[in-house]
Amino acid sequence: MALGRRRVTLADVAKATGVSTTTVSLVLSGRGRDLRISEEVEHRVRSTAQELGYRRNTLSVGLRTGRTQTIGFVSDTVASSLLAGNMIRGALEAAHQRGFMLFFGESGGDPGVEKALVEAMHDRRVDGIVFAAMYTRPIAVPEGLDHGPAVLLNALPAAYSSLPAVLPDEVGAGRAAARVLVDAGHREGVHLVGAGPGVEDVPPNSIAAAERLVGIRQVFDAAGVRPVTAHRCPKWMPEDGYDATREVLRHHRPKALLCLNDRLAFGAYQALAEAGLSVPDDVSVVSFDDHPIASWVRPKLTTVALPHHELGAKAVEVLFAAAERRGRLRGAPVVHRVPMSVRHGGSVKPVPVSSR
Amino acid sequence: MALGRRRVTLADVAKATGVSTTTVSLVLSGRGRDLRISEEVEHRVRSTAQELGYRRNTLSVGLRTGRTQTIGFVSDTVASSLLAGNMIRGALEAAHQRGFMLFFGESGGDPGVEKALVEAMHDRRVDGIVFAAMYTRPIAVPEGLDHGPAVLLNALPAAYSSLPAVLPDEVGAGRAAARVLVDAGHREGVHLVGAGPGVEDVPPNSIAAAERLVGIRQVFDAAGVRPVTAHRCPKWMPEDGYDATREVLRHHRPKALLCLNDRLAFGAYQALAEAGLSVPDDVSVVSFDDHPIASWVRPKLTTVALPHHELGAKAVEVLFAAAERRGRLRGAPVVHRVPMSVRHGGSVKPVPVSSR
DNA sequence: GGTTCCGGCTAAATCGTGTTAGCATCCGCG
DNA sequence: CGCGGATGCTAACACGATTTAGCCGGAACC
Repeated sequence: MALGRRRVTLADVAKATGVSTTTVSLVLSGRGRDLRISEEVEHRVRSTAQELGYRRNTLSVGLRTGRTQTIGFVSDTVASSLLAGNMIRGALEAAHQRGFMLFFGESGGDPGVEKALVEAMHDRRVDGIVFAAMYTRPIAVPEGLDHGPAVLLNALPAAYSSLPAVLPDEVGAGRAAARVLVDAGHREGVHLVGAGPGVEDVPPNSIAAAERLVGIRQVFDAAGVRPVTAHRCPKWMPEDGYDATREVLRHHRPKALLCLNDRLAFGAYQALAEAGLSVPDDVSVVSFDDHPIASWVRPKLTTVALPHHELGAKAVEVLFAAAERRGRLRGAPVVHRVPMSVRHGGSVKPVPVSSR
Repeated sequence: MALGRRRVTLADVAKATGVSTTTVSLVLSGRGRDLRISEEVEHRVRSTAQELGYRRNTLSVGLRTGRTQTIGFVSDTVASSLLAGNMIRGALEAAHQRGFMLFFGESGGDPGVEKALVEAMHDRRVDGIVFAAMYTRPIAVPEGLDHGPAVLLNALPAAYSSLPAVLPDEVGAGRAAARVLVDAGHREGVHLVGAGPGVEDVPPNSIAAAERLVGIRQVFDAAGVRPVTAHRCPKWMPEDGYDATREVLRHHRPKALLCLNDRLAFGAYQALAEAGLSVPDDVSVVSFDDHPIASWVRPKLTTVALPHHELGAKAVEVLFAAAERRGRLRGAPVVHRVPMSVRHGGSVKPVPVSSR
């Protein structure tokens, strides 16, 4: 373990091979053939480089070329949501695949910190920045973000912005969830937990809620289903689902609950259990997100999964594409939608044909 | 939005101020006073720099000085554990506080990927690397990690290594958990869920399990408590807790369950509920980790919290310390233990004095 | 035989900063 | 008047790569 060991440089390889640094550089960047380096020299260079354990100094390359093979990932909160983990992982994998490293920063939602992070990343000459929100919402694009290639992830610009965005297809998810119930024959006794009945009855700033509702209503309207009640919840935590469900149970005997996320559904499970009702025999439950809790409860939840991994990966791809056509052809800002798909648990039971 | 805008360089500031780049460099790095730059020039430099919006090119500085104000964070898995999020956040905050950025990499546990990540980070001349495991376990230190300052986080080297390590104080946590039950008067009907009875009866490679057991037994032995049964589980998921608890219920009427983590406890809750037993009236439950689920169940779990945030922050601090005394005074590798503390939920009820 | 062309390589400039050595100028002192 | 010493600043090199322009010798062509 040679701690103070000096790294091998291009010059070292050049001297050891007996050629110029130019030659080594050309060979190792793969441009040797084009620029008329003989096969013999090329081979000698490669083998001494290998032998000495040469590795490019990325800082130096970055300084010279302006490309650092590095992208920045700024998010508001990592900790609050496990789902974040998969989004980050998707981004990481997509980046690593192309030999890119990822700077990571967390702003806590503070605009000052956001700006500072973006600047710090530009100072390190990142090739692009993914600006992510951990739950889908409108955001104020921080000053300076558009000084380089950038993509919004799981967020839409609050004001106009030329940046592309990557989001889950929440409307489609709403349709999918509603269709699960409709396909199982549910027409009566359906209740919404977490939002509604109006499209405006959603937690503040929740794009997901509004769009899910739109999709749900499309399918329900088409099938002639009218939810008996709908409970807007200020937050979407288990406690809110618990309270909302108890409220439902006070006046009704529900046949199906459509919860706007899994944590609400978890709370609903608790309230149903307390009331002596069984899932799915007495009540069917469908929700959104595919949070880990969805597969821990008994029976497992049928839920429309947030494609976190794909979202992260897609964002990086869009970023690369944006970086490549830098300068030319900047059309209208594009919004990419990533489809959400149904994960079938055991929380939905078809309505017997006799009673339909 | 000037996309192609060239960044302002030291030379630009120098020209605009009418001095040399040396002077500007000295002033802006705060060494102007020492090196006899007049107050007047210093002021002029600072104000033009501000005016032009000058920002240091970190690549260039890194190339020249060898310090990049950057550290690398390599972990095995982000996604599998929310807890990971807090660890990363702790590291991020500690790093940002000192003006450091963080490279993030995920290996998936693949030694090849681990090595590649470490090399890629060294190529980018990070000032140090935090090598983290998302659940406490022994790891093989990847080749090359010790070519620069490094710290193991939530992990111990499988073979000898000179690297320092940062870990939660699991033995202390075991003592704390056991003490909660003992202090509440529990002496009889105590069962262990997840490991035991022997210290070797633990899931493979689980440092946490072994150490928690040691702490538990220290307190139980001192108080004269003998667990009635102990169930080793291959994994520590809700299902395992559920199965183990049903097994207990088949033959016993437990008064207290000491679960080796919250997910096991969650499964135990499900089994107890099915059996018509109430927490904490019939059965007290204590566990470990302070996973989000601990505060979602009813009643909330009394759990010994993993100090993820502190672990991440501590690792970065240890890394900085290691980097500073680089070269000199490398003594025996140090293992830092971060204390774990009890979070009181409502899952423990004192045994009535009459029946003690 | 002179010019052109081509193959095969290299010298030198460049990216933006930090750092060492040293150049003027002025002051005070004997 | 000559000299040492402080004061205030700068020239030039280094960091480790990429890239442009061009050198040199031999072959081909008119």
